[in-house]
Amino acid sequence: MRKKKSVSSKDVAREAGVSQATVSYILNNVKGVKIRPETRQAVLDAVKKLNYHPDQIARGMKLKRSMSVGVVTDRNVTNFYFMKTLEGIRDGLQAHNYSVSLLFNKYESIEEAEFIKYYSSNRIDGIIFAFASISDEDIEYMDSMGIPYVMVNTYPSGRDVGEVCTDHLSHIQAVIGYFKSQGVKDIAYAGPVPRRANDRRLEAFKEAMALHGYEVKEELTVLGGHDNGEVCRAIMGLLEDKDGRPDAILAASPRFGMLTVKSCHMLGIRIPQDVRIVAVGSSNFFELIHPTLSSIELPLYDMGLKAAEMVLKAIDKGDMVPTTVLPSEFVIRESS
Amino acid sequence: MRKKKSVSSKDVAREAGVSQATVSYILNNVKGVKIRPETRQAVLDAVKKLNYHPDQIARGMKLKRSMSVGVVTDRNVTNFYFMKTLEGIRDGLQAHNYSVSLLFNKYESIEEAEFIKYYSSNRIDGIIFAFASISDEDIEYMDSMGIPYVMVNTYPSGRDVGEVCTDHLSHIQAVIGYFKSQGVKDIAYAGPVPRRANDRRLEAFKEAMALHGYEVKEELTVLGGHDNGEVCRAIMGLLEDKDGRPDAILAASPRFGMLTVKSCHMLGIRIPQDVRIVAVGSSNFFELIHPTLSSIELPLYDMGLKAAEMVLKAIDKGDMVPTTVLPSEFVIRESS
DNA sequence: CTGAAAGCGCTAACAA
DNA sequence: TTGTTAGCGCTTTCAG
Repeated sequence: MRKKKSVSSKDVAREAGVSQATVSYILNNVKGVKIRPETRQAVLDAVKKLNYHPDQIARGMKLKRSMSVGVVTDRNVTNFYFMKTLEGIRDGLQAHNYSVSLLFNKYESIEEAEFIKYYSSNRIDGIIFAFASISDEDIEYMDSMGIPYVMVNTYPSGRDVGEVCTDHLSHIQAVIGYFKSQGVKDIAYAGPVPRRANDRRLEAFKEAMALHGYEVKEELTVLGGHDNGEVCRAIMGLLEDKDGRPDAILAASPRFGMLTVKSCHMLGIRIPQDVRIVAVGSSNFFELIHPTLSSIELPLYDMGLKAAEMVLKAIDKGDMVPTTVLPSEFVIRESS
Repeated sequence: MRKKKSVSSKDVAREAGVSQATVSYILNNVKGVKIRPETRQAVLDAVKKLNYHPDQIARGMKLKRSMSVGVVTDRNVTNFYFMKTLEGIRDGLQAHNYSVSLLFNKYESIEEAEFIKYYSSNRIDGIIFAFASISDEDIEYMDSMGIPYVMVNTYPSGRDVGEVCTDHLSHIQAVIGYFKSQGVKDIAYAGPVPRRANDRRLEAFKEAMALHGYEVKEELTVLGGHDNGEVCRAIMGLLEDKDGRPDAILAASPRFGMLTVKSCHMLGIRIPQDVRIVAVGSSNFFELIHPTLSSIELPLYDMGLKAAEMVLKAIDKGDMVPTTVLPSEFVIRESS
């Protein structure tokens, strides 16, 4: 079972009555080399007849290219974000005959990082970081090694690196504006405790509130952690306050969106009649609950596609591609 | 930027004052070759000093191995199932220095399939099909080519191929038994229209019902399609029938579980007081709704891990590994 | 326009 | 115990 027939370009050459070089020229469409039509046809026929597939390893050996890029992500990444982005990445790379090698972002020192080792040993030609936390030191290290890479993030890192992200935070203004147009009086915020300096969700909320003349009340701001139960209790705390109950809530992530809805269900509060809810982010579960959850949807697939394009350019040309911002979209469903 | 320092084993050999072969022997721990400790140390030092990483492409060229396996899935696969399985696959492969190359299952003729081309061109050494629909002809083709592969599926395909799946359907008995112990009178079934002959969910339900002395009523069986709205209407049809309303529902997939809960919410039916719900399958969203949804959880990570192990064995030894069935688990949450 | 030949970095006989 | 050497299959000067 372990043997391969292994038709090589030499076989094709012999079959077509030409030299190996000619086969290579034809198959790679090398420009600057003119091939007589009948020769080309003969070679193409031989290829088909022998079912020849160029050995990519041998090819890579010669070209110093593995024709694959590493996609690295944190282990605990939100599945949906990553998968959707990965689809885009995959399609973008596949169009250029590049493949995706999946790596996780876990290491002690950067030198020991899997993606570095993969790069050093020529298993990948470049790297796409998809929602992975990478330190400044790591970036410096990669820059010093001349490793082509691109980052995909929701929030711009603010660093001078090739990066694709989205403008979802700017849509918070539209959400607040929409709330206003619906006659909403008090708007609450529920989201995770900021863990990175560049997480500007709460600030964006505050700015949008100010813009539309709303007052941001401390007691209407929930910052929750990893425990779902705790988050629900905190949100229910908001809602049970008979006097100051908000009539709209901005949930800063899909998980917080779901938990906000859940909290309402637990208290028998009607959505959107009693309280309107909008979540920041995408999920395929927003349509599977009652009521369906309005949200700011991220262009995840396109972000992946763009990242693929950028990393290929970085690999080919060696130049860092400037940061790209792709547009998100405020999708109004039943909950708002 | 495009240049590499490219320390080769030759450099290491020179630095250590030995031959290339010796370096190779030491780094690959070739057995049957004894190396003097001081020589080994000298080489190891040189490796560290020069920061040498063996070129995996050159290595692959020699060994006829790419050290990576293709993971192929249908495009529209459930994200959660796939991602969780992929994690297991990745960890299993990574432990043997194999990497994951992500491929999609889309093609006209099998000869044109991406995974076949990848295999033929030596980009992957084997294939794991994760929840991908593969026809019998495709299997035959792969067998005839001697391609090492393994399939990961929820349902056993019943074909004589290396396969890892789970016994989740057998837990339906436990679910029905649990319903019975809670004094449930009428149990309904809600699930997708069977699209494959080997989808035995409904049969398993019927058998479990019979086993516990329940009658399977035609009017308490909902088979729905792709449209969420339609599915909800069908389920609500069940629930609105005042006389024959079921007091428990088995939802045959995560999506149907969510939609069943949603339907109850839309009608103001209490869970689990009025109707108990259990879903077949895993999802990280079951904890994010009210009430949390009971389910039969699949060992997705372990399935991936096992598949990795099996495909590596198939690659190494060339023999097909027998089908493995991993245990699922009935997890009782608030909805039942 | 096409062919001969060198060589990418590695492994594995075979020699020493 | 270690070194010499011959390729793996491909691309690519350089000749013809």
